[in-house]
Amino acid sequence: MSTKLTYSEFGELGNAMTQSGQSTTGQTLLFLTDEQLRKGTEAMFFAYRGFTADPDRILSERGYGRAHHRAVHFIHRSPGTTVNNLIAILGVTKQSLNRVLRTLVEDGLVLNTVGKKDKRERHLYLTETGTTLERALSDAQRDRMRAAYRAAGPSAVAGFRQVLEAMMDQEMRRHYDTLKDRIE
Amino acid sequence: MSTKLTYSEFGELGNAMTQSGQSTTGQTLLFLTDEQLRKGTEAMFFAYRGFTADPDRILSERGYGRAHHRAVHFIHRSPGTTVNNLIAILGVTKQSLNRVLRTLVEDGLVLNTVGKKDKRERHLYLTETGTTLERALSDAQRDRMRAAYRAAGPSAVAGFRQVLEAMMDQEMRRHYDTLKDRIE
DNA sequence: AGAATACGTCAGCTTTGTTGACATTCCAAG
DNA sequence: CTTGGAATGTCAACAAAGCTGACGTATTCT
Repeated sequence: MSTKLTYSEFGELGNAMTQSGQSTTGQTLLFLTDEQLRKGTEAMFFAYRGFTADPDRILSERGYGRAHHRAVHFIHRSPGTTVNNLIAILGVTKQSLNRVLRTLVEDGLVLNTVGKKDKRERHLYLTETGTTLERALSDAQRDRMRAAYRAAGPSAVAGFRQVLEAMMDQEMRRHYDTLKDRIE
Repeated sequence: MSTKLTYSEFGELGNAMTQSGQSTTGQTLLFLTDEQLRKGTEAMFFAYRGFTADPDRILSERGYGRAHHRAVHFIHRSPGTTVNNLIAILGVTKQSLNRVLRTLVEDGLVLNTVGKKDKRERHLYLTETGTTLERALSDAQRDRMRAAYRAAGPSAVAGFRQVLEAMMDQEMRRHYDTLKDRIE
């Protein structure tokens, strides 16, 4: 009840006020109606669908799912990463990841080497075939991202990234920031 | 092979070039490295997780899932929408939607009325309880979105929306644009 | 009258997540 | 050297949420 500020109550005023910032104080003021925020959540919803649509097509052709994509992506990003690392990044249980990882190893897309320093750990690498799939997937996904970036322009891209980064959990932000969560 | 432009090949130059646009032609030129685009896809991945985290907590407390959230959201957005409409927006099969909708009706969150003009259609409305849940969910989600918006600033928000909108499928863009896909 | 549409439902299958239990291997501390 | 705990893997059972296919009913359109 306290946050009942529908766009009808604000009328047309709301949209105009979104763009207005008070730069004198250094602290930017934003007046956000529920309607504007709803539009933002729906933008996320619909855009994420588009974002995954192209890779999903490729994956289903080869009998894989989105979980395989994520695993392949992050192994490609930081080769030699451990299973536990991957679990933390992906936010799934080891059982869930293991099922995906097992099929990828069986199919010869991922390599599984015992750690030299700590032999309990398994270090994960993409094979040739794995790299090929990763490239196909990321090419498809990047094409759309590139098109969106081009359509929106450079300053829009910067804003896009800023908002997304502010929307992450702090914990995930750490994974996002580190290029490599490497090994010894 | 043709798109093998890793960030190492571009070196430090890449990041600087992202921000540079040629505004003289009207057509903005963007030089995007694979690394920059990868950062964008990961931003989407991590941010979407944050985006759904808060509602997910509330939902699981009450024995619902993300699918229920989506249904409740879009019924709230356009009260009286039909089942077929919802199917088109959500991009799921009627069987899948039906399972969710059935529990919502049974639990008294959603109302199901026969269409006046076309009696084959069922129009969907939220009840009091349904509206209460919707508010709890969207409040949680909006809090994060609001915080992200405030942190990023007004121009970032505009860019955020622009990129997301460019990333949608055209078909979904239509649903996104129409405030109300109403009835007679 | 017959075709098409909107909806609901039954049955079965898949992916991807979850718990819980248990074994193995190994590191490190006592 | 023994032992506790960490890292990994695996088995089993289960749930959410998607899918296809088939069928039935009511209604509307042609």
